[in-house]
Amino acid sequence: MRAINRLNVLDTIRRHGPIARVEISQRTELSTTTVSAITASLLDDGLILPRHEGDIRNEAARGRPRVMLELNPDAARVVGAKIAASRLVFVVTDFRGDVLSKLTLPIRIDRQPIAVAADLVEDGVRRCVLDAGLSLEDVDTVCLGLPGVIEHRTGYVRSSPVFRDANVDFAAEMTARLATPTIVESDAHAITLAHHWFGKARDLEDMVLISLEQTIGLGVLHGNQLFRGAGGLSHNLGDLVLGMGQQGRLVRLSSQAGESAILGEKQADGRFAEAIRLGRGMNHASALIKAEDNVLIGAAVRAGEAVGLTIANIVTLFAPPRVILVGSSLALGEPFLESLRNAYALAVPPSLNGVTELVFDDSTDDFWAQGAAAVALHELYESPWSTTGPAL
Amino acid sequence: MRAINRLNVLDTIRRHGPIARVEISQRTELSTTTVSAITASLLDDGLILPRHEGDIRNEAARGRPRVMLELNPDAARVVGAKIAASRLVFVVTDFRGDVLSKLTLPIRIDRQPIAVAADLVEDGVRRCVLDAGLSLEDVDTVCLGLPGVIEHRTGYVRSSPVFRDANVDFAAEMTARLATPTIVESDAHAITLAHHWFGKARDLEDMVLISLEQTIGLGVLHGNQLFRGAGGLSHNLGDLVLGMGQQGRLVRLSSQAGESAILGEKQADGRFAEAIRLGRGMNHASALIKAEDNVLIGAAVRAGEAVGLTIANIVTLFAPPRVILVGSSLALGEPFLESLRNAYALAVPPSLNGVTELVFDDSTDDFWAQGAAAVALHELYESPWSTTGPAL
DNA sequence: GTTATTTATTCCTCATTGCGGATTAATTCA
DNA sequence: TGAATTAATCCGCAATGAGGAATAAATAAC
Repeated sequence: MRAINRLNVLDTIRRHGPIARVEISQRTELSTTTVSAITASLLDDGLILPRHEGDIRNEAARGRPRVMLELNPDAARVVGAKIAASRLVFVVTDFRGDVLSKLTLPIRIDRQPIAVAADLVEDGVRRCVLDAGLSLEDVDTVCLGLPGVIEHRTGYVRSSPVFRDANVDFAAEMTARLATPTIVESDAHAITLAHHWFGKARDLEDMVLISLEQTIGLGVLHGNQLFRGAGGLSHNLGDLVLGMGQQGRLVRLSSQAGESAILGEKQADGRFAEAIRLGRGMNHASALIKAEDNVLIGAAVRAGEAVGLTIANIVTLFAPPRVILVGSSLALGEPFLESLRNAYALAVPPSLNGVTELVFDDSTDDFWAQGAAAVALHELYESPWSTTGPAL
Repeated sequence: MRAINRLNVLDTIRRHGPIARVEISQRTELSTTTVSAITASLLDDGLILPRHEGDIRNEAARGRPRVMLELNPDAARVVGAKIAASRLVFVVTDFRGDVLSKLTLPIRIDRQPIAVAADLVEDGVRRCVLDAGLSLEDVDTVCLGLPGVIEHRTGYVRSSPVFRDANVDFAAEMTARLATPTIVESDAHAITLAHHWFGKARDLEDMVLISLEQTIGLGVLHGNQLFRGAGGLSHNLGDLVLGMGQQGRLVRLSSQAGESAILGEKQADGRFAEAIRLGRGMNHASALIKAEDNVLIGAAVRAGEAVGLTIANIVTLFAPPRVILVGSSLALGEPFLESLRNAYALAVPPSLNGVTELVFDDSTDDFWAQGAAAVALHELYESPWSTTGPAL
């Protein structure tokens, strides 16, 4: 019971920057008395800090000035990571989610056996922690975001394009290696939380995000919470069926709009093939499109159309106020985006006209990793500080 | 706080038939003391009744026998209704959801202005209540289930095939007419709750239901709760896009699998046209299919394929343990079902193989109406009995 | 027929919690 | 310097849930 209110207050402090107790009381609809008690306990546990400076109400600040409260950055440290086929990106953040250090390793891991991949990830985490001037013991939780179908509760990776093997208990593996609690989460969910906490969905409690990368992922925010499929499975949009093609063959979204589908259209020659192998295929493709390469433009237009239709279908199902699009495929530029927008406008049902806003976001990989860190922090929030809290 | 536990206990009693306090305590994880207090209050309010007979633990029943508790049927009465284009179905149920009386009016209302439709619904409610030997004052809540896009919170009907007009505040209209609180809900949601409470999803807390009627609707149960789109909008699957057809025309699900799409394939002649007009098109179609009418069989096969693909897509998104299919289109029989099953099997992603079970249900219209009644009861559960309870 | 045993339920007590109202704190304005 | 104003805390109350003792109601044993 108290735990619920504590969480509520802590989350309010996280979301609304430095904030006074009175305002917390208004937002949480708890009495000032209760807020006072809870914040006292949070201060006692070192999770939040008072700031006597910034009382910037009205100009004429009569009465006793407010004491602003904010998260104590030093209350915890977490590591977030984005694991993609061609690169590993790590960040270490403090309790507020502010990035302390980042590290990008441009390494292909998708052809490696699982043990090698785990080795590389372990190295990355350790190095990034070191870069932040910390040791692994200072880190409370690690969260790894990777594409594919992931069971959040267990950290079980059903299938992922970055692993050669299927059905890997990656969370257990990494927890053992790092001797630190490690969460494995869908990268799409990570970036969704990133946008909810720091990005383009801070103002919303319902939202849908679609990630267009090597695979196509989905994140749904519903009532300020990540909507995880019934069994805690992540959503893999690439498997969606767009219709029947020739001879009763199914047309799946991944075959139209997956990274390999787009890049594969062009017979990869020399430098382009090299770029793809290094995981910079999309950037190269975008350059070729600017140079009016018709094959690639055609592929981009087809992909945009497929994605546009898919978004319309998802809007039909969820009717969210905003859909955020992220991922490397956005780099394809106008031919892709225009075709996407057109297909969407055509396909979204008239009855939902004006309900949903489309937003494109070209954040860097760091932001994904920061999202993974947010997942880790989110987990920390719910753990009982009173007993197993961080060093005070 | 207490309210939450009260609700929890009440719901446990509803779900697990006559049940002893000890068992409630186990299931809700509340102390026996607390359960005792809450049940005492529930007994006091007349919401539940003790039953001294049925203590059927083991044969050798040592110790003090359990006192079983169950819902008091007389604690409340509600009316549930299914409003379809060609018929109105009403049920009156008691607090347990048991049907006290039913009434089916085979009337077309979809060509009528809203005032006429409201008149007919009002008459039906009144007559059905009378049939149950009650008066409208004995009825606590009315819930009307109808197809289309409905805002649950407000009872606002954005668009529905049974109304000529769009954007009707039907809940307000009927509340005024009946002088009884009236809820308007998507019929798909109603039948979903019906299956959760009484039907083929009693054992599940996550589930997806697809209703194939004049329109195609969706109900999603998530954590024992109806998942209502972000804005409380109901889902209208008919607007889903299945792909591009000729000349950039969109192919929507409703154009493949809607009732009118299937029946319209056959040039309606004489008796068939008459049957359609009377809302018995599907039954007639099923007869024609049995007589090997190739045009209709073709339509049914196409429809089954479209629905199968759609289900696969929904399974891709939600990964539910069970999908229940309901609605008049099931009457099309094997050609439809087989094609549906085949398309589904083909399209469901291999990674989700075996996760989801497909169940067909051919319940009668009463069951839909009973679902609407369940929605009404659900609403009643959450209302503060202590202040505005039913007659004791 | 009486007593021990077993199991379900209720009574009593206590700690926690959240709230309303009074009080104290810290500042501006006259 | 004192009044006014706003923020935060202190005090006491009522509600609630849990633990343990006590009671109730049955069977089994003697």
